[in-house]
Amino acid sequence: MLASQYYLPTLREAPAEAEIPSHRLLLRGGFIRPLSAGVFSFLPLGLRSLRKIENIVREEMNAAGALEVFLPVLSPRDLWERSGRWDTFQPQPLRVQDRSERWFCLGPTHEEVITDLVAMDLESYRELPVTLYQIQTKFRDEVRARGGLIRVKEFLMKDAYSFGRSEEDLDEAYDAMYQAYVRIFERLELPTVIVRAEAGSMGGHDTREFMLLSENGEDTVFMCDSCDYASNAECAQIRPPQARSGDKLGERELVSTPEARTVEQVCEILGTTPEQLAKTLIYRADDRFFAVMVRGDRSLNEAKLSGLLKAEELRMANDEEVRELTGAEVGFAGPIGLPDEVTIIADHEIATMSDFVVGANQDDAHYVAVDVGADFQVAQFADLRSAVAGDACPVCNEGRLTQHRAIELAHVFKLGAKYSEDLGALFVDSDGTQKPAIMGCYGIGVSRCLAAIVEEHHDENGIIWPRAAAPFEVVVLLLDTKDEELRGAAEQVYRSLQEVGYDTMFDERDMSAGIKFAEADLIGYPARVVVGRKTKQEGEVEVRRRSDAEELVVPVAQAADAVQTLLGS
RNA sequence: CGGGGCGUGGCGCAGUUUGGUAGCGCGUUUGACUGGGGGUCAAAAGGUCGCCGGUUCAAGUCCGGCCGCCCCGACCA
Repeated sequence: MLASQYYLPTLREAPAEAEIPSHRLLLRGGFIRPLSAGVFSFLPLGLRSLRKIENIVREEMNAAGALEVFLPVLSPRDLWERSGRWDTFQPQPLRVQDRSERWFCLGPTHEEVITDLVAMDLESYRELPVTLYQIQTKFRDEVRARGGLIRVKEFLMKDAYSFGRSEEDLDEAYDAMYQAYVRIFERLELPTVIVRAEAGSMGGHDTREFMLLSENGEDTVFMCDSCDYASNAECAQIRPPQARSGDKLGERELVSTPEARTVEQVCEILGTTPEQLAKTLIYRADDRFFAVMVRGDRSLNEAKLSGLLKAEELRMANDEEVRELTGAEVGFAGPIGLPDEVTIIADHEIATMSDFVVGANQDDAHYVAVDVGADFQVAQFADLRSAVAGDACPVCNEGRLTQHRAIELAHVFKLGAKYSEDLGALFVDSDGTQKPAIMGCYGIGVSRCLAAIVEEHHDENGIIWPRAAAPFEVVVLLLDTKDEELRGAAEQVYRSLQEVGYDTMFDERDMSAGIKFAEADLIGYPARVVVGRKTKQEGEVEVRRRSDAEELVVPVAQAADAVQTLLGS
């Protein structure tokens, strides 16, 4: 490709709105342009990289036995009513109406569509297992787009769905996808960490996320510093601590705490610390009420609570319900003297506390020197709080959890029969009975991977593309365009690289050398061949690797060999 | 949705406090020189100051409303 005929709108300075490296460099290098918040166009360079990533994903999917399909973006409302997700999917799907005012959504994911498709054709267990996938634009009406391509409203995703006869089929398909993902991220040079995760809107179990540790990620993961335990913060488990031994020390006492509704206010009045206080949160799970206790400095993990209670709908009780149940304004709830209809459950840590502070279920009052057992009973202890850095590893004995920011690149789930039951993807098994297909689903954010690669591979001068994702693998810089002898040498180098099969950019533009060097670094070609002074004098070119500046000086005729030496064949 | 910031040639910014001819750097165009790290000189083009309304002799600047963008939070495959 001749640079003079290419679309290379590089920017010397990044637009003010871009903060994180991938956003800044992709804009500056002329890979993407913004259209609206969280909506981007891909320019020729950006599209080339995107396609390379996409093709790696495609190759590995095919190698794993998955079959490519292409499903509609427009998805009729009826389908989503049948799965129950028209109103519940988060974030709410982007909705549109056709001329006769029928509702559609722009697919945020495709469980419904693929299951409906398979439901039409599936008859016998002999057709199973099968895994279908597609690479397509997805739409999500994100509450807040951010970070360039990291979180957007419209993005390229690879989504695969496996249909099997049994849990065993599912395990096999899941494992095949999991291994394919490991290979994909190896090829993209993205050192991912695989963490346990929540299923969220998708439903399912055994969910794992492939995370790239990065300051600019928006997920938080915990990793054990001793074993290989790793988990998304949303579901990091906590090892139950040793329960308190010994007897009650002090006598419970009612104290006045006017207007002290928060942990901080109570501590200030009583001159104590949040660790000596237990928060009591009133929750409503369907028609039941629970008083949920965690230590004052901890935060309750609603996902854990939800998992424990197995409720359809879980929410904090509203002000009115709290007043009715506790007899006090919000902020003074406690475990002592609650009506029987409120079940008390507590985080394990509560069992380790003694002589602590709780709300008194009276306005402007708390109890001090309270103890479990002596002053109130707990129906159930469970792991309910969110993990924090330094917590003991829930798996091994030695480790502590360390906290990291991360970018979620991929997610695998076991879905089971939910969608196949809702949408009728049934088959007749060998025993003659009809059964729902057992499903799994597996997604990779392809355009997010593009940003992640840049986050992971860049320096102060620009991007350092891994060869597999580079828009062009090599750039040839002709420094003096007026010199016919040099031009001839550069053309020879360019042709020899093309013959070997390298994607090559030939920068023969009439520009100063400085600009060409700076742009080559910014765009991040893995290898660079310079035709200039040394070529004129010695008949040699300089071949340099972007990643570590390793350089070979060779005769013009050996330029392609040198590139091969530096990049590998 | 809550909090904060921003909106002035393509990009980065000044000017708004105190209303009075719209500026700077980079980029762009033309010419010349130059040709190893965003080079030099000269000339030039390019702006309804986000939009609508109001105040005023006069609004980029003051007032009201709206729109857009970014960041933090909440939320989230």
